[in-house]
Amino acid sequence: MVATRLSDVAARAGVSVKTVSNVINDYPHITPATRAKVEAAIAELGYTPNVSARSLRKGRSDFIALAIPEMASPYFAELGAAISRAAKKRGITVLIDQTEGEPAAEQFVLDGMRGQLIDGIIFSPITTAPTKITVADDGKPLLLLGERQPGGAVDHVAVDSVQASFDATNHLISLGRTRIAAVGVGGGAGTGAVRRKGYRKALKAAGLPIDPALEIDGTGYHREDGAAAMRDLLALPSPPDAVFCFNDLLALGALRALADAGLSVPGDVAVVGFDDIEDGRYHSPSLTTISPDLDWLADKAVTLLLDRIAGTGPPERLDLSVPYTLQIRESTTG
Amino acid sequence: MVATRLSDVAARAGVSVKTVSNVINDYPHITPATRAKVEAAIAELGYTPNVSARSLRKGRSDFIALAIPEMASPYFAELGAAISRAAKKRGITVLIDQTEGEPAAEQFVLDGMRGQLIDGIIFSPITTAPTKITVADDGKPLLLLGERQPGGAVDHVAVDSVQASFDATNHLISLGRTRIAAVGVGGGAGTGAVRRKGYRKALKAAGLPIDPALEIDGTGYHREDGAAAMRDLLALPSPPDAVFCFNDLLALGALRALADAGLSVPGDVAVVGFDDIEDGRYHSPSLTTISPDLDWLADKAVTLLLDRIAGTGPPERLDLSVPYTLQIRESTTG
DNA sequence: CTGAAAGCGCTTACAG
DNA sequence: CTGAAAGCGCTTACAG
Repeated sequence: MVATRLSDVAARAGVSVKTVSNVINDYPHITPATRAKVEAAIAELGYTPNVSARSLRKGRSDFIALAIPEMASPYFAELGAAISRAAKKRGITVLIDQTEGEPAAEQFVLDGMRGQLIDGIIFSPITTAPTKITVADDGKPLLLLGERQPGGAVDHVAVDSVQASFDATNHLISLGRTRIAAVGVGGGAGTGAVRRKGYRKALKAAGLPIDPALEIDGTGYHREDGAAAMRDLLALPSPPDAVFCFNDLLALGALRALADAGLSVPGDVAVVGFDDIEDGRYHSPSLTTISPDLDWLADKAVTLLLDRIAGTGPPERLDLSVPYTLQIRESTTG
Repeated sequence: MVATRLSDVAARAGVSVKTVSNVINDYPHITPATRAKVEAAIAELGYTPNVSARSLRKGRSDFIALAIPEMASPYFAELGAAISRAAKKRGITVLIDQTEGEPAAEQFVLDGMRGQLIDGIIFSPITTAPTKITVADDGKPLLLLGERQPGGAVDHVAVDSVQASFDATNHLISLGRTRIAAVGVGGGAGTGAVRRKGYRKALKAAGLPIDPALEIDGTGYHREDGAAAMRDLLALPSPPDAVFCFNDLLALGALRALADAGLSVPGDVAVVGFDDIEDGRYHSPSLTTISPDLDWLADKAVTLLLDRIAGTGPPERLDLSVPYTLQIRESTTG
C-alpha cells in the first residue's frame, strides 16, 4: 500500500537505516537529537513499519491464536474480549479461531496451526479428551483452558471445577433441597465428568443418595439442551426440587422450560448455573452461578504464553487455578 | 519454528523452487507426475509455507479486520462468528478489533489501521458520525456496516433501519397499542436517529401523536440502559402500553424492569426489540424482534470487500440492504 | 554511536 | 514446461 520504507525515512532524516530501526525499536545509545530528527521524518512521511517484513526477519509475528468452540457463545465471547484486551496491553494481537468442536479443527490447533502467522496458542478444547493432548516437539507454545489434564505436558489455566461444583451443589443442599439434579454430565473435554465429581461429592458429604436418573447428559451446553433436559426431569415420577446446570446457557434453557411448565423458581425448583454470563445477571429470575474471574484468567494466560514464547517461563508446566465466587441470586433465594 | 523451506521441498522432489511454488499456488501447466512428486515431498517433510514471506512478496496478507465496538455484546459476537465463517470459506482470516467505541480507536480504523497486517477492513462504527466517514486515498479498502451515509464514498451493508423500525412500530399499532415508547434514540453513529425516523413515521401514518416524553435516550444499548429507560417510562404520569427498543439488549433490560415492577408482558406493556440475538428467543417471554439475515450480510460484506481488494469491484460505491423479517413472539402476542 | 551488507522465505519476471 | 536470480522491507551481526 503505502510506499514509504525504512530507507525513505533514513534518507529524509539523513541517517542510516540502522539508526531508524534503532529508534523504532527503542534501542539505547541514540542521542536525543538523532531521535528527534528520525521521529520528525517518520511523522512527515507517515511511515509505518511493514509487519510482514519484520515477522519474516525476526521469526515472530506478535500474533497469538485463541482457539475456542464458538465465539457467539456468550461465555466464549466474554473470554475472547478479556483475552484480546489483555494481549493488546502487551502489543500482541489475538486471532480468534472457531473450531466448532470439530475434531479435525481441534487437531489442527494441537498441531500448532502450521502455516498460521502466530507465535503461540491459547486453546479451549471441547472434543479432544484432555488425556489425548500432547504437544509436538517442533510445535508452538500452547496453553490450555478448561479442565485439567493430570500429568500432562501442557500449561493449564482453569477454574477448580470439582471444588466449584461442590460449592454450587452445597449451596442448594444448604437451602434444604434434597432431590438435586445435574445437567451437563456429558459435556466435552472432561468438563461434564469433572463437574459431576464435585456434584456427587457434595451429595455424599450431605448423606444424600446419588440417583442416576437425576444426571442428565445435556451435551451441547446450549439453551435448547438445558430446556430439553429440564423437560425430561419434570417428566420423572418424582422430579427434582433443584438443578445444578454445568453452564449458564443450560440453566437459562432450564428456566425457560420451568416457566413453560408453570413452575415457580426457586419455589418449586431452584436453579444454579456456571460461568456468570451477563444474560444470567439480568434474567428474571436472576441466575445464581459460579463466577470465574475472567480478567485474572486472561492476564495469567497471556502472560504465561508470552513467557513460553520468549523462553523465559518456568521449567515445569504450570497449572493455574482461576479465582471464582458463588454469586447467589434470585434463582435460588427468590 | 519448522525449518522446512520451499527449497528443501524442491531438493527432495528433484525440481526447482519455481515448480514447487507453482504446485502450491495451483498454477497450470504442471504435469501430473511432477505434481505428485512435489506433493509427496511436501507431505514427507511436513512443509507449510511461511506466511510472512509470502505476504511480504505479494503485498497481500489474506487477513481482513473486523472492527466492532465490543465482541462480548451478543449481536456483535454473532456477527463476528458469521463474518469469520464467511471469510474462512474463501481462505481469509478475520482479525477482530474492539474499538470500545473510543473515538481514537475508530479514527485508527478509518485511517486504515496502518501497520496492521491486513488487506481491508469491515467496520461497524458507533461513535463516529456517518457523515464524518471518509477514506484516505492511500488507505485500504473499507466497508461499513450499520446506518447509511447518504452520498458517502464508502461501501455499505446494512438493514434498512427506517423501514424495519416502521414495521416494528406498526406491529405494535396493529395490536391496538396507542402509547408506544421508543428506547435508544440516542444510539451512536446515526442508529438512534434513523430508527426513530421509522418509529415516528409509523405513528404519523396511524394518526397517533408524537410524544417526546416517550422517546428515551438509552445510549449504550446494554441491558442496564434498557432497564433504566423502562423505569423512567413507568414513572411517567401516563406510562406507555408498548415499547419499541432499538436493540434486543435494551429490550431484555426493559423486560427485567417490567418484571421487577410486577407488570405483565404483553398484557400491560408489549415489547419489541431489534437484532434477534439468541437470548431473546429463549427469554420468557420470548422477544418479538427484527431479525436480520446475518449470513447474508456476512457473505455480501466479505465478497464485496475482497472484490475491492482485488480491484474487481464495481466502479460505484455500493449500498446493500440486508434482508430481514419481523419475528413475532410472546412479548407482543402473549 | 553509525554504515554497508547479508539474509529471513517466498514469488515472479526473465531466460531457456 | 523448468531454472537461476532478483527483490519484497525489515533486523542484525560485523566493521568502523
